[in-house]
Amino acid sequence: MRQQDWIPGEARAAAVERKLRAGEALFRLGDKTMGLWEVIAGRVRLARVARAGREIVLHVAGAGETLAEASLFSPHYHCDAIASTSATARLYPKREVLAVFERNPDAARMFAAALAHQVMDLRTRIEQRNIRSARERVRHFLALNAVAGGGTVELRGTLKDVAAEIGLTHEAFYRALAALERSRQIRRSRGKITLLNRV
Amino acid sequence: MRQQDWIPGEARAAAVERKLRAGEALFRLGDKTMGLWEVIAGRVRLARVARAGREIVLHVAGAGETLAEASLFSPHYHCDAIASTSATARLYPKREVLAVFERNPDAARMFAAALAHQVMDLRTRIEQRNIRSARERVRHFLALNAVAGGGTVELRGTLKDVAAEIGLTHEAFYRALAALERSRQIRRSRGKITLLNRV
DNA sequence: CGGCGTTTTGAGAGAGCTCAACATCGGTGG
DNA sequence: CCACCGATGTTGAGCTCTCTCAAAACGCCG
Repeated sequence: MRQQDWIPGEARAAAVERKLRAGEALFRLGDKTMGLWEVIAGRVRLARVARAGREIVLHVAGAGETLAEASLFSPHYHCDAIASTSATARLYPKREVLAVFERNPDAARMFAAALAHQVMDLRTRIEQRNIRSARERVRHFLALNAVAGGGTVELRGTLKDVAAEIGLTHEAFYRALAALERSRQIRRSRGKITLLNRV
Repeated sequence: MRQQDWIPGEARAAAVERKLRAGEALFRLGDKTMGLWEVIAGRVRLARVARAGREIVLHVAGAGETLAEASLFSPHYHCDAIASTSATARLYPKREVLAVFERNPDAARMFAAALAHQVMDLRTRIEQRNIRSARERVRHFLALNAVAGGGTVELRGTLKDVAAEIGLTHEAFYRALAALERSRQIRRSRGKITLLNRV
């Protein structure tokens, strides 16, 4: 989801950027919540430290993703946010965001709508992960993303990126694509994949 | 998440129950949105029908889960909802829910907070699915759920249920538990699992 | 042309899935 | 109280499929 869609302009105006080196913390569990973060570049992981020092990763956010939406409604952060690479993040101050929601119900509604949409999207991705077979998973992904394009999927990023997105090694992904193409279930052409009407 | 937590009382008063036989549709893609559904019993799947008649499952909701939160903000449903078993669902009419949000910002905020929380939760589950090793995945699950109980996890439902929840066959789950117990990383006692301080 | 990242294909191993058998437990009815 | 039954829990063996490690072709850019 593009965050720009729902972060209200007033809050965006108040945003502050911060640069991080790999390993540096954006915030830590228990810190007072400053607001909502958007990752501009690099990767930031959300994690908790379990007993015995083990780290439990909750999520890894890449460029364009937001972090800690729930922190808007909580006084303290519930986990650590640590840069996995050198990274840039943008803070939308909680006070401003909430103030906008208060005086502008439409903004609040758009926020809720965006979250609801994200819930849908995440559930779909979980469903996808339940599919073990690489070929089936790829088909699921393609069918899902072809809805708009009349059977054609425009790939965002490289095939490697897509492979990571759907939770396959790039080798497995290439092989699945090759197999689907051999059996004439798809056709490929630089950056695009077309689903053929069969099976 | 317990839906009762955030569905406003006024909206709950207006709720309507509906019973479904397996295979019957709760709603279909393109139908005018009536509101938000909660599954009371049985299982309901959200799916789209792709070209060539294949069904793409987006999500399977069990008892206690809500369906179609996003429909509150959309005039039409974006997928089909079909009972996988005989099922009961409860409708919270869109008009009432939105009206409550309109005149009660607190309710709206609780709704947004609940959604934000759900987003967190789902992301965590996706992260979990990225862990291939059964043993590691089980450890991740346990560490995650033990946070509250000081190292002890109270299992909701049967071990089979838990296995399904974390995306393992029950056999693999049993074996992983047995292995963790053998290596003294956990201790088990009817319905509870205790994480031991090691590794 | 040289270097780097993506794309592609090959071979092997490991791990989870599947199928199967059996144990255990709780409930039901004789 | 005991036999029966179904569902959960448990363990075994084999197989399939993906992951991992490797190597090479390809494309792009300086």
